[in-house]
Amino acid sequence: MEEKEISQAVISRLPRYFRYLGELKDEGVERISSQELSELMKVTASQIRQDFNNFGGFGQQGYGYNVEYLYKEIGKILGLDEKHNFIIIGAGNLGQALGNYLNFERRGFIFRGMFDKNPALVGKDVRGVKVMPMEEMERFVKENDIDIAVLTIPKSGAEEVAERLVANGIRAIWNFAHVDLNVPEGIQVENVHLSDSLMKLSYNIGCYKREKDKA
Amino acid sequence: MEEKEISQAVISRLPRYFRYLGELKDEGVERISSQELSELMKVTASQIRQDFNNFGGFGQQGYGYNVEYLYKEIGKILGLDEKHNFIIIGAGNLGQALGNYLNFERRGFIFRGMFDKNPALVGKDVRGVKVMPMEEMERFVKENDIDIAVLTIPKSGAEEVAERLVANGIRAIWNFAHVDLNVPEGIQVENVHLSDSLMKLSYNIGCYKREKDKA
DNA sequence: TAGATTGTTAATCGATTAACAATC
DNA sequence: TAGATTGTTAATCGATTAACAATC
Repeated sequence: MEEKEISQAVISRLPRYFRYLGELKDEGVERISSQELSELMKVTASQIRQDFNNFGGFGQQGYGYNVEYLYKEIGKILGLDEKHNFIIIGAGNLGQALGNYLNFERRGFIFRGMFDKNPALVGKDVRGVKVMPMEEMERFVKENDIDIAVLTIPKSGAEEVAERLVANGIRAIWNFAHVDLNVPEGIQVENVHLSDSLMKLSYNIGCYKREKDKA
Repeated sequence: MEEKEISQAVISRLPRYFRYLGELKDEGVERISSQELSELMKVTASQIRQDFNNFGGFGQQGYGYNVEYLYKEIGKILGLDEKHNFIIIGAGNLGQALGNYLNFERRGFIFRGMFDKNPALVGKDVRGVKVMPMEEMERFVKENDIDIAVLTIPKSGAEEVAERLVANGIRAIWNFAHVDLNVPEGIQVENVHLSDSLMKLSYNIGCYKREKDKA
């Protein structure tokens, strides 16, 4: 079967579809048309149908989409039907916040370990997980089938840690360090650059102010 | 002067340019051509020149771009030359993490106040800022020239809090709640949906595994 | 002046939207 | 069957890349 590559633009929209469909499901809504969904989500019905059809036909002509079925299918596409073990590197505020976030567990992301180079933090308990020293990271990754490493460390140490993780078989890095990681092909990196996001907000504030000043 | 609207695609790239130029500046690099920058950042030189030219000519033919000048100009475009007062609503782990993040201060984002509905958290000190009860939020926003509210509360309360903030003159919301906020025109919202980001990562892991299985 | 590199126009590519035939 | 709504093709729009004239 010839499979076309799905664009990242489409992938980026899937979690949002998943969220809306989950809410509809919880409200007991059984079916929905692309038209109704488009009004709810403020995107075009055309885009919704195109997006879903990248993965095959989930709907039925004259009926629309079955909410529960579509929800489940998108979940599968996103890999939420599988378990992913993750560790957090960096037990600072942000690392702890992510470790404590229970919703990840619901989606199959299991918090397995936490590491920090600061001896004062080693031994600290975060939701049942004890912070370990950095030296134990490699062994732990190999022995515990860890897929994802969450990097909540300063940018200075990030590249080196990423290399060590990759060398020990990590599959994906969720990167909160403010640096672009260089990893080999096949290792997935998803960046969350918070200050970039804040700067965008700052731009748009200024932008609106300029608009208003003109008027 | 007829001003063309700058696309969000361009805006999204500005913080990354800003970061690279800051690093070059710190390394003492004086000038750089779009070609060199393109190799460093792994984007096309053409895109770099197009992006910068949205805001007017920052370079010089035959020379390239002056790093320090370009860095400053992009900073100005992003509004980093101005001070922005912000408050954080929700004093949980994530809120505290953001409150403690010193780098925001460097960019002109000043942490002024923190609010939580949980009485057990009220009075707690986060980097010199005492957590206040939610009832004081409106007054505080009005009296302290607050531009930005950071929402680190559960989705259930987010919409109501956003409305109260908007009613009291907030200009922008940095939204970490997993919900799409409905705000009037002119109020800027920047969403950080962490679980969306994690799902994208999850998709890409699965995607690569499928690729490999086929081969 | 010659060489380098920008600023900018034109060409291409990809993503979004519109339209409609297929079909439930 | 008639009506509704998908799946899919075609048209449009916007963003990226290539090319080159302008100019330092």
